Amino acid sequence: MRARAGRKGPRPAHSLDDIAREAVALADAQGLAAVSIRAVAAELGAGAASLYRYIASKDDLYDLMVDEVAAEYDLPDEPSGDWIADLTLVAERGRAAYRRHPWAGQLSAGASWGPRVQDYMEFLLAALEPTGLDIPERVDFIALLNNWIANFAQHEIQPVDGDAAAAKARHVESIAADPSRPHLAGAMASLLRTDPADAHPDLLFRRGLDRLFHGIAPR
Amino acid sequence: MRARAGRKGPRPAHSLDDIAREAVALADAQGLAAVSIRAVAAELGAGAASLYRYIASKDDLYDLMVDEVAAEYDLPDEPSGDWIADLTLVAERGRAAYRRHPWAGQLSAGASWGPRVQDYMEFLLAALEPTGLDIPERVDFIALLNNWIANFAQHEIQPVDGDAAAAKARHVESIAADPSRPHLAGAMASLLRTDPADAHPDLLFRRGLDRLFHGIAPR
DNA sequence: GCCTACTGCGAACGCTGTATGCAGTGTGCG
DNA sequence: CGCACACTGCATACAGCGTTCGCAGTAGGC
Repeated sequence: MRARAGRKGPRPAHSLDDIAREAVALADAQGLAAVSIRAVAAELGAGAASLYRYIASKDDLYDLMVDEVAAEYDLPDEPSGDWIADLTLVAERGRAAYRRHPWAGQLSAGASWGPRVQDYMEFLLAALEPTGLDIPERVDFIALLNNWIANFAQHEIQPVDGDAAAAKARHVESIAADPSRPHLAGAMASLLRTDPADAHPDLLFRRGLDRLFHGIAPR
Repeated sequence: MRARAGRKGPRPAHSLDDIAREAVALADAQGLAAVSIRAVAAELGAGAASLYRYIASKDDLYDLMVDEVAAEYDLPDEPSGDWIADLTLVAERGRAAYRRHPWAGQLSAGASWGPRVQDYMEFLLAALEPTGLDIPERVDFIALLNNWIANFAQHEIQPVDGDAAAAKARHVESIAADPSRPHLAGAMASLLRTDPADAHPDLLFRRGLDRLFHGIAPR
């Protein structure tokens, strides 16, 4: 969406896509905190200040990263008309994308929409037409779905070992051992027990999606 | 949860609650970005490094802030048994809290649970018992509900005027004027049209909650 | 062939979170 | 009673951050 400037002077040495790709690669490899202007510039073989010829701010860079990830959805031009199938497709693509880019959940909330995110929104708004939801409800539900998927993928992987993870584990164990909040203690204990990722995440994912579509009320 | 140290030496000049309160006030008044160690310390009339006698890191401070906000829920000791009523109560308290503290949504995702957050979890886990959901589903749904409420409250207030807001508005208008994505253009146009906050947010809130409980499938 | 819009970027500014070391304090113990 | 020492507050420093400024160099349009 940038205004292509007049075409005098030297050709830009990089492109927005280059920058976005490099930033995404950096975040994938070393976490979102490793994405600094200087680091991205260095990865491109450029000086730090040079990046500001392409982006206006760091938030701008974040927007580019989100749009880059949105490209991975690669959705069909038109929804099929079966809204459950359409949303399931989006959800599966999203789950895969968030597994590849766990940091994306933090950015997608506040980002302004690039062209690929707009394609994503367009598809989902159209896919939700058969539900009869009005526009604000659809927008609301899309955000809800997106958050749920990001959250699911986040907990699905949770690789980051180290001292912070150990502290977290000790914290969970202390909660599980605290009898003053029995429901919470039971929940933490059961989460600790079934940790080894055997819980068939595919099944959990489908079940969660079904709850989103049909609600949590007992049927 | 801090180990109360041996009681030699001078009394600490501040308390964790003081610190949390000051940090929350700062975030409320000037946004989350204004919460820096130095700023909080200055507000307390202390030196910057002094805060590290109370907290271990900035994330630790964030945890305190989240727990401080969680205290505002002030939930009953036991859920009533009517899970819809219980969840509605939590949702309304949450909505009020997130309206007072719009920044809390960004922190609540990654924070580790202090005692007040644990009380909140305990209540909700118990409240969800009548639904028959298993433990992981309940935890999942609680996160979903929390995200939805934070998101709702965020869009409900959106006060922050200035140049960033103006740029965002221009962006939305350009999307509304782009015919290549008709559903999205229609959605943005309709959002622009009904902007003046007349849309009875209470009604929207209740309707959204109902969708969470009963799903979005046409009935 | 020059004017000029453009690019890349070294250097600097003000800010951040955090580590270190030291002076001062007051309680518990000998 | 007095001293040892665990404890507090904090000045200072460090590395890194996002961002700005100004300048050198490049190349298309007239």
